[in-house]
Amino acid sequence: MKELTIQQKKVLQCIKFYIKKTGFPPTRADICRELGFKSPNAAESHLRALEKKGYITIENGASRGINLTENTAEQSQTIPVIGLVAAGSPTLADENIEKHIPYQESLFLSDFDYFLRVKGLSMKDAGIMEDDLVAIKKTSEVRNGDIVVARIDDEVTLKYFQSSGNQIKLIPANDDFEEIYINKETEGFFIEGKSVGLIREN
Amino acid sequence: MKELTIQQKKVLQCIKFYIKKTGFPPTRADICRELGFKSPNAAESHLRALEKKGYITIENGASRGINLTENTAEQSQTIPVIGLVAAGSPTLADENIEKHIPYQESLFLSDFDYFLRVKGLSMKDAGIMEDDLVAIKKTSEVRNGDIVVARIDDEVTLKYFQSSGNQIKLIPANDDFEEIYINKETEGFFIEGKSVGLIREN
DNA sequence: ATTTATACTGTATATATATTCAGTAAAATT
DNA sequence: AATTTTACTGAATATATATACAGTATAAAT
Repeated sequence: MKELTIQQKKVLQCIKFYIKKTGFPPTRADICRELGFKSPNAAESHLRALEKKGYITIENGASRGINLTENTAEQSQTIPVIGLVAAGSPTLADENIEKHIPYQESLFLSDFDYFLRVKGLSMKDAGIMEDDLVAIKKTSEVRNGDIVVARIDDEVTLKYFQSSGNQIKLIPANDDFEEIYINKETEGFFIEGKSVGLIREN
Repeated sequence: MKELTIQQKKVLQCIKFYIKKTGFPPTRADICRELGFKSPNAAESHLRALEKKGYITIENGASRGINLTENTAEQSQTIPVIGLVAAGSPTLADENIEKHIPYQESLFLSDFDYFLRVKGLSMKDAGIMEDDLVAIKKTSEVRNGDIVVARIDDEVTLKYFQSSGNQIKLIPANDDFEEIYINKETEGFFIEGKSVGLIREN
């Protein structure tokens, strides 16, 4: 799809926001009000540009006859899938994002920030298998028994969390793997977040 | 929420369908066209009734100013969760439906009909744990290695599927459970569907 | 160098649309 | 038995809305 200008992006965002807020698309006048234009033709031209570039369709003659293209509608509702690379942290930086998948607000009980693609079988006995997508909420507030994403220097790992005092144990759910003992103040140690759910695509 | 009459349900369905099709709500005239009314006031009265009962809100003066209530909007996008009861089949009958959860069309690669709430640990080594929700597609076309929902008389069970000729093996993913051998033509045996995905709420 | 796209203001207008008023009739509720 | 709700037709109308036309100005593409 053709790139949008900054103004056109603003107009598209305005349409999305208006629909989310009211349930129906804006009129030309509504767009002018939201973005400070003084002529309805300003909105009209932008709409025609968005239509030409394939981001919306317009039903001629119909009031509020704006329809977001499939592609456009989904863009606002995706969540990144991040690969668990042995070296490197799961940040939201573009180079770490595997793909985007549709986002459903109330899919899990807690909200979450990204999906982590699982590599290896260290959490096998917790029912977390290779290639599963674990929903991660970014937080450092974790409790004993939580499944957490922990970073130790450049290593990122998914384990059970267990702490007593300053001592932290990262426990795998697989006898073939070793427990990791670490100190709270250890340099380079960091809790990225915790698991709040899981989805698997067969 | 107050119950709707048959006519009111038709009007509400019409609005939902129109929005799904065009991306924006219908006018009074649109509703008349879709449902065969000859006066715009027929639509108007129904809309006011739907508003009064809390299924929609109407922004006065705005064209197409119909907004589906949160509750209403979600109704069209939910998928049932069905408990795996030892006796009884996972049908879509009301009494078997545990709850409804929001539905995302493209959540898994294949579409699916309902979620099955897992009881027991017979598929533990396949990473399917107690209380997981397995996405089931209703079909009898299954292949060797698929995880299937099989019914034998009143027993419903989730197992690996393996067939050779007329002989069918239902294999658990847990050494504590026994394999089930059965014949294709056995009375009361039936493949309900197969697993196409899984979600877990921590 | 010329054309096209972007980014608007400002005016005008046909028509799309919500909404009111006047009825009729049957069913449900009080 | 009286009132309210449901379920419409039919006509009228104020206004909400899309959209065309006339300009101005700058940036980008050919």
